[in-house]
Amino acid sequence: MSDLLERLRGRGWRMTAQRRVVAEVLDGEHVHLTADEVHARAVERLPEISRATVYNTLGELVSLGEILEVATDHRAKRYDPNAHRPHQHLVCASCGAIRDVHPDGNPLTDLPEAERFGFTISDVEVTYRGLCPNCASA
Amino acid sequence: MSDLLERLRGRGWRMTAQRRVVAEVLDGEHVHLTADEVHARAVERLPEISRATVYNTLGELVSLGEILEVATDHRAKRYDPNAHRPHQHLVCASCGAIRDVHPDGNPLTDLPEAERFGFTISDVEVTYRGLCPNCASA
DNA sequence: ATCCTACAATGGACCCTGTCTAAGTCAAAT
DNA sequence: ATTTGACTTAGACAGGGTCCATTGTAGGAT
Repeated sequence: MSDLLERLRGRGWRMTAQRRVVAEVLDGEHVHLTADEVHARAVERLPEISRATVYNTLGELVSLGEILEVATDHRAKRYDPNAHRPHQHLVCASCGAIRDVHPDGNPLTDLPEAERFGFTISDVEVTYRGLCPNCASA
Repeated sequence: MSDLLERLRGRGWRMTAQRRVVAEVLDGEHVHLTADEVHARAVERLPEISRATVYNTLGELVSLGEILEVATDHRAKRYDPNAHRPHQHLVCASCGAIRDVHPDGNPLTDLPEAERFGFTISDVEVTYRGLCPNCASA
């Protein structure tokens, strides 16, 4: 079942009903929920859980490296539990659908030394935009 | 001086004091201001200019394709007058400094057909993150 | 089994970014 | 000089997110 919960327990993360629910909501593949969506789903299982707790918990999971924060649009951040395998995102410009994708090669190596300006680069984020099959045919 | 103003005039864009000031503030290389930063600089030259006008004007310039909207952090959008030459961004994770960069190759071609899920891809945005020389040595 | 205490949860105020609206102003065509 | 539709304004509003003082509780110590 929940790999995420296992890992968190193993790391000595203090477990509470709220944290468990948040972790459970996030568990799975191709999950890209906003904080408020996570909250809405968490409330179904634990009606008293507060928005602040969801935000706090998400922030911690991000710090722990267990989930990723992705900014695919200019609106709410989304949280991606697929932090294990590096990947990028493909976003429909019309309906906002999001897919995890795996481009060939490593985009990091595409940036020549002369274009690094002395920066120590540690990460690269790639977002492909276009129309999903549904929206393209509409 | 202002290429941007020239082009806008040539396109029959109705010129007002406010629009001129916004265009002037944005003119230049490696400019990546937020809307409120644009407003702050515009106010120095034209004290009565309103926030709404700055937002409206920026939105129009984006629609006209004269400036780009970039989301390098999870906070305010930034506006990049360098809409002529395709480029990507390099961002310091510590101080937020931004540089325009030009990676080798075309990231669009790095996404294999099997990873496109029927999407019609029209654009790709790449953000490199790391530490700038200043922040790395601190 | 109970007690303690550091850590977690709560909810409501607050902030930042951005949008909208109704009313007033102005560029530029006539 | 007049006209008029486009532009500007101030301020209200909304969404997303953070902060904080208070209350609650997990889990180690006894």
